[in-house]
Amino acid sequence: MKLSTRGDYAVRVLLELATEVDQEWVALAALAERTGISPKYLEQILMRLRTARVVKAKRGAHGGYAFARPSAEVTVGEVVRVMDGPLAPSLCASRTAHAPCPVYRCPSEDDCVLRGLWVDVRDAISQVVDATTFGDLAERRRRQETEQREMYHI
Amino acid sequence: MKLSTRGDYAVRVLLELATEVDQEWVALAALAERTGISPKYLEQILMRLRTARVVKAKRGAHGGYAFARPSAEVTVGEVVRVMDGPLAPSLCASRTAHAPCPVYRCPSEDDCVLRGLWVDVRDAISQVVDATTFGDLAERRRRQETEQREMYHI
DNA sequence: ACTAATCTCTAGTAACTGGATAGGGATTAT
DNA sequence: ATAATCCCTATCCAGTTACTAGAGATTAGT
Repeated sequence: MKLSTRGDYAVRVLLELATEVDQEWVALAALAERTGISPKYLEQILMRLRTARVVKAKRGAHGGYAFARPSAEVTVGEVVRVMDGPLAPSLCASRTAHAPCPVYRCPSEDDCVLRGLWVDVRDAISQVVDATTFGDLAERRRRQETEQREMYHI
Repeated sequence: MKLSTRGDYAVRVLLELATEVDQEWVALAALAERTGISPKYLEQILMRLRTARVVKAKRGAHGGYAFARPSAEVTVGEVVRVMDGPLAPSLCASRTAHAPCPVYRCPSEDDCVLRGLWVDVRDAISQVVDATTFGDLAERRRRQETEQREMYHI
């Protein structure tokens, strides 16, 4: 059930973008530097996120990327689906990209115990990723950083 | 988060094996026929399941495959891990195959909000697949078949 | 002993996917 | 103008997936 690096990187870079508060536009080079991801690869990831209207971009000097919507309105689930496809282990259990089961010995969908199982898995995953926004993640990170400071009496 | 056909087929064939009650050993050819999976491919899947001590095999006439342990003691989670690797979306969140995060900008593991997220996802998946055995699935299927019969007054 | 029915194991292979890299083009602020 | 950006397409390589093929070993029944 591993995420591709595409999905992983997308989540990383968006968390970085959500943490940013000083400037509206953050340049690719800065994001690549902060996340440690190859700039050219990250560019493709951001392009995909832009097509999916998760981020917006601005060209030219002082350009860069920014959330297209408030980071508190973008869920991890949405991003994972954009980068890695449906959450469901099997397409017959997918809500967003449903496809009939290719196995000819499969009973009718409503009666398939395997489909029932995969639907349960999908729902379990969804409960986590569709309930977590990048606003949430950014807040968690901020909270953890202040806890760190307090622990070391800084 | 899609399962490979390997994982999918493994679950299918084991459910078939769990449903079987008449004979102890079920031949590859019979399993392939009932599931609609290419015999040679299925053979490799069963070999892998045998190495993992999920099934046992017997050669020669009247040979075949059977569960190595009672089907009620084999979970879907175990099989998915054998065929498709760890459940966690990221190895840094895996219990069974933990590996440090390759991204050099990652904070200490305990403080990484992304790791926390992936751990939540892993646990959510685990709650479903590690709690479901092939005994459970076989029983569900049997129950559904009798319901079918009742519905059509057979 | 022979034979038919099995599983065992190793190779190979075509297509796909993942994970990049490269470079020229378009746009914007100064 | 020009430097800093993003935009887009193409290419590439390695690994994985999903198979197919075939020779070998074992077992049950005769």
